[in-house]
Amino acid sequence: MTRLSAYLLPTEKEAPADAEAISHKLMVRAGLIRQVGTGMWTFLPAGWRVHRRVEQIIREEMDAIGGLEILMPVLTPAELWKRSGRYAIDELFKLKDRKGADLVLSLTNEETVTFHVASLVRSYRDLPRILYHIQTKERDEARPRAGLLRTREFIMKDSYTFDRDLEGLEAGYEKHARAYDRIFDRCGLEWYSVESDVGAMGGLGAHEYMAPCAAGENDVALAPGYAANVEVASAEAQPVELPPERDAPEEVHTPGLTTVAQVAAAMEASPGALLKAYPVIAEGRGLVVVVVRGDHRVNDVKLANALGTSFRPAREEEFADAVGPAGFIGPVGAQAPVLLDAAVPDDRGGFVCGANKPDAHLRGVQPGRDFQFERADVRTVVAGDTVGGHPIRIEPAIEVGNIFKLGTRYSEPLGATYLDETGQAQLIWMGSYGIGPARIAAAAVEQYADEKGISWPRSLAPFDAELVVLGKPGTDERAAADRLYEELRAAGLDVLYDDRDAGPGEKFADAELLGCPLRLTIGRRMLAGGELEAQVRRGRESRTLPLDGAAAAAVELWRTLP
RNA sequence: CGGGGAGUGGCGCAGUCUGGUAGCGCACCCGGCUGGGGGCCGGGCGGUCGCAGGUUCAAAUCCUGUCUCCCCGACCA
Repeated sequence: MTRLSAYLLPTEKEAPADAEAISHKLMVRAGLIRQVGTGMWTFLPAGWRVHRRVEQIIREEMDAIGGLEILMPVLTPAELWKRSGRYAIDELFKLKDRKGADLVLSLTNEETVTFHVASLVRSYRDLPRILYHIQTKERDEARPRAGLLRTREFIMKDSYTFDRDLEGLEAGYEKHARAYDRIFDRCGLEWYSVESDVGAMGGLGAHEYMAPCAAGENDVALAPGYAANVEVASAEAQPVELPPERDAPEEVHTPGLTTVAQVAAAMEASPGALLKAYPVIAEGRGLVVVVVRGDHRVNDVKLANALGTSFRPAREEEFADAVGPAGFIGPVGAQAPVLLDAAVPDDRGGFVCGANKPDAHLRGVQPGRDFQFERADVRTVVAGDTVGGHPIRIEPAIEVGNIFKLGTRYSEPLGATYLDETGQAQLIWMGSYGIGPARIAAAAVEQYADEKGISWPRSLAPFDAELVVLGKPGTDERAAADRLYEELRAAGLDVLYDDRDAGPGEKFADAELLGCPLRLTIGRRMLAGGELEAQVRRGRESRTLPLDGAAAAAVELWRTLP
């Protein structure tokens, strides 16, 4: 029985004063969630229904690819994390028990699941396997934000594949990719999968599943047939117009001109004709001068990948002797290796760059002729760059899932091996795969909300339909609505019945705020003609249904909804 | 971690500058009207003003400390 008069659905006219994101405002206003502390949220009954519907879709698709559901604890011994090397992660919540033993609250479960597999899997005959669970994750986030979009505690489906070799891993990865496609389609989201960074922990490849929305934290570069996180995106740069070439670099006096804009203006050149130098200290390599076009920016993730190591910006005292003072650094004559961005052409002269001494720049510079360099794609793409001839656009998106080829990153430190046909111990190849149900729900709110409130995809809505009755208790309308409620339930619809003694405006406003895909209204006026109103939430179009056979007609209509 | 902002009834806010014992709207409770878009009238309940200390005859208001929350950035294995 889900009569609103006996339910807990605390709707609010006004959003929390400090909320910014649409999903944050609406999910609170609609009575789905309430905040406990920073990044800590309670799901109220209707909100938890949504969460469970997402979970169920995930569960079905994981089972369909042979996933075996288990449940691992949130609380784990620190020992496992010390072995994997993840004990040092700042986001990891660490605590001690009464005996003083170190414990950890899991932020994912690679250590735990690998620990088990190490002892449970003995033979190649035990492989491959897919294990998953849907469990609380704890992360000491630097900055939780935007309601459910980034929280410190959240539920995640994480699955792990265990295979005997890379080929097996690729197959498990592919299975997950297809399962994820189905999951996000079934959830009714607009989504795409993008290439992503494998991160500092290494890995053999990864994709992220992104749901575009204004509150998204990631920027994604998109073109027909191309989608990548801007952290790793590559594209053809827009051409740049260069000043006249010269036989050799020519020094120009540029007192006090240290910014790209100032130098470009003084030289009557476009910013793209400048070579911007960014000195960094690369781990194990020392000073490297990274050079990009003046209209481009260095991408830290791509740079770290290109260097093959972590790096940090060099301090003035670390680079001044080799390349001159800040603002006048350039690649010509630099006493350090030069890493030249791929977007800088080396078949033309005419570039402008710092002269490695105060108050001077060079013009007429040509890479290769005037300085040696190493090539790498290290810039951040910008809107208008092209991929396959198509200009890219960049839009914000929220990450709702990821898939990651781990390789032997965990099986090695945790000793997860199997015996092959020849009796030799071999490392198990692993993959890990995450999905956040709460983020899926929040992304759906972001993507489909309108000025009246939430508009759930049919598969995620807390209820299939909301039945609104107008009129005082004891009236014919009430009797008709009570009957229809039972018929709808018998027909298989999950119905929220607004049987409160409240005015029509309030009931309609609440129903549209909550966002169930179908609203059925019984009121005196239409009841007199033996009819009722059916409103489709997405688009808010109304139609009239005969009361006779209304349940069957409503189910039929409901089946056609998005 | 850096920058900015905010804590006053369930929610949204005023009052703080200029100290005098807390107010508005919504919600809630009671009664009545209304009954297809948050309707109307009347009557009510509800707040140690985040917390601690200090100044003062007197503190929501001034001072010190502290906690919490939000936004931007950094970070995000």
